[in-house]
Amino acid sequence: MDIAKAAGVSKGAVSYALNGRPGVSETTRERILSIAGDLGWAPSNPARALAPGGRVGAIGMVVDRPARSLGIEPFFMQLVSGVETELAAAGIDLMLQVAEDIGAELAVYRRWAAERRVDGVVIVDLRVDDPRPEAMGVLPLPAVVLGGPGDTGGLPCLYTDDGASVREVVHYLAALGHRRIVRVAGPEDFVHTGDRTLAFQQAARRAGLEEARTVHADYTGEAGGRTTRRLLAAAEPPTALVYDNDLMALAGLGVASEMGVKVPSQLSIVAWDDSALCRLVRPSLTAISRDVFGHGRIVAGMLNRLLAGEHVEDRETPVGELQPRGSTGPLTP
Amino acid sequence: MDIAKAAGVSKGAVSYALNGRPGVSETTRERILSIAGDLGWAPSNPARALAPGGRVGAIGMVVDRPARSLGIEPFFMQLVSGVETELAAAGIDLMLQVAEDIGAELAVYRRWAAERRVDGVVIVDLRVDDPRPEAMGVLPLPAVVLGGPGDTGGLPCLYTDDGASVREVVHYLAALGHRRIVRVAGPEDFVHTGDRTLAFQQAARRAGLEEARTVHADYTGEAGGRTTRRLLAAAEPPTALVYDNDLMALAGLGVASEMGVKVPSQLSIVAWDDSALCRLVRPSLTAISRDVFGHGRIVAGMLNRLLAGEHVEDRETPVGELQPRGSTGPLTP
DNA sequence: CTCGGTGACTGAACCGGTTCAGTGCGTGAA
DNA sequence: TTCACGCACTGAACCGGTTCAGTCACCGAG
Repeated sequence: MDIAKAAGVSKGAVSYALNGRPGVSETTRERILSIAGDLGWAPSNPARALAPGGRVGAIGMVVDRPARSLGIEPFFMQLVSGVETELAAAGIDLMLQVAEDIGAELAVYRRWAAERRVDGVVIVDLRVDDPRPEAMGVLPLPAVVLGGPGDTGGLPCLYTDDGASVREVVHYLAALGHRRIVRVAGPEDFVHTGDRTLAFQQAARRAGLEEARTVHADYTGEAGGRTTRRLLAAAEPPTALVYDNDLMALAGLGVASEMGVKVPSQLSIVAWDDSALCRLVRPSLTAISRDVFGHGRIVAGMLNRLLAGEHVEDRETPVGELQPRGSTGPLTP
Repeated sequence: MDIAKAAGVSKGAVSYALNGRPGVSETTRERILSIAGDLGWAPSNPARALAPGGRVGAIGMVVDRPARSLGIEPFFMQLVSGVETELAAAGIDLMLQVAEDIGAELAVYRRWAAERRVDGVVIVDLRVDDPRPEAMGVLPLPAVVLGGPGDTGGLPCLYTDDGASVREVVHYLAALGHRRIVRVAGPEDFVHTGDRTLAFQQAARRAGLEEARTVHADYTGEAGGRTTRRLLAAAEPPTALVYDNDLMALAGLGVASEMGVKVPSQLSIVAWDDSALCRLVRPSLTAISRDVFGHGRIVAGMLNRLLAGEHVEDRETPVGELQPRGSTGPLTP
């Protein structure tokens, strides 16, 4: 170790000095730190990780939504930004991987664990009967789930009460006079999709709506557009559509325009996840706004504490708030 | 090493067997591989990296565009997908980091190099007088540049002839009868912005346009919208706008609609980077289409070969092609 | 039968940190 | 004066691979 030589001490002393541990005098510590600074030296991460009890200093995220939707789906990059902001302070890096399906995702986790590539992972898009939490139990790979609660197999999770937001949307649309509302949802096997569906049906019944259905798509613009086209072509089309993400809502708006259906006078549109997209298009999209960046920070913080050996409680984030904009309004003949 | 014990050989033999190197008999190799498979064993990455000449098995990418535009900018996620697809085959991971500015980006490279976090990096968004290539020369961190050619300080690069695409756009718009075209460009200090500007002015002169200006924005939807609003409010507004990315084009389309300017009968709009967004909105956006995913694959492959010690030549990608859609057409009174 | 050569495998050094059991020294109390 | 104690620091083991110099058995040629 060249720092040790330069300072004329043993490498053990250097280790103590740099990690702020007792065992060296304050003057020696300062001398070592100053030399390290001059040399632009920093401890080798592989060596550190290799030492008994050493950590790799990186966490992983795998995304397995359809690759073509990934590019535009604002959700993930915002989440990643939030996660990184939190990790950067702790000197931890983020490994990102895209996978084709949940099987490939599990293979990535297994490889990461076997090769000691990461210290822990954040699991997103929790499914019904999700195989991942159980696999994590076997894998010695600490994990935090974004989603739930429930079905997390004992893993700590960060969740939102999506039902409350759904109820707010239904009340709002009902108050505007809408009686036929269809929800264009995400994949059926996502846990939060099921939560929202349940809340939607209950709120619709309570509001005495004439029609309140949920149809499933896959978050891509293509699917959102196709589904909207089918819905608007019906004999008695819905007068309001609620989408599970903003990309599908955007596609729906495009299809409405293409079919000559006026928004909002003939059709109201509500999006979930209020990214900048919603504000850029005309009419601007009414949306349920969540602090996705903040979610990333919180979930990264939870994982950090989990890695430090602390006990981590499940945590709930504030309910997403309805942002009324130009795409919703009363029906006008 | 538990595999060695299980197979009754030394750990050296295990190393030879697993890396396909000579020094073990074929029968022993198969026995070791089968035991490793049964145990779900894989070599520890930190240990491997620590060995003399060892590689970390990860490459890094830092993105320092404004954080708020990152979420929706489809370009990066597509690029990342492409990079990963190429790397996955080689068992290499990707570290992603967002930075506030180019200084923070350099700090990340320095840390990665000092701590041996990655084997190499991909540099994106090359600037005029970019400090990064020079810094890389000092840093012992192999790098490949996406952009250029020129100003890459000797680093291998993957570049596109943006000028050709610009000329195609100008000819196309001129043929439609447009005489006043304004280009809403990205930041002035990006190398490719300058390349496009130069080609734009030349093509405009050759086409004998009445007005052909370039104004600069920062790729965000907000800036794109604001700039468009200002341009359309002029006494003699342009009849065609060419945007340097699709997000600003989308914002421009929104502003036009808000101001009652009809697209394409009163205003034509062309976007750069043809993501799904361009096909989702109405009218759909005419765009210059590039295979960003493919760019990612190629640049990752170049970095891979560079890390293997091979000499890597600069490489040019196919020119982006104009995809005419509903947002462009002749002026109709 | 002997000798040289080759293939299969072992043992140990090495990478660059962390950590723990000592070691030596100075100090204050008995 | 002596002894126990605490502090600053050293030396060596350790993490889990890779790699190189040997060792050994076996085989074919002379």
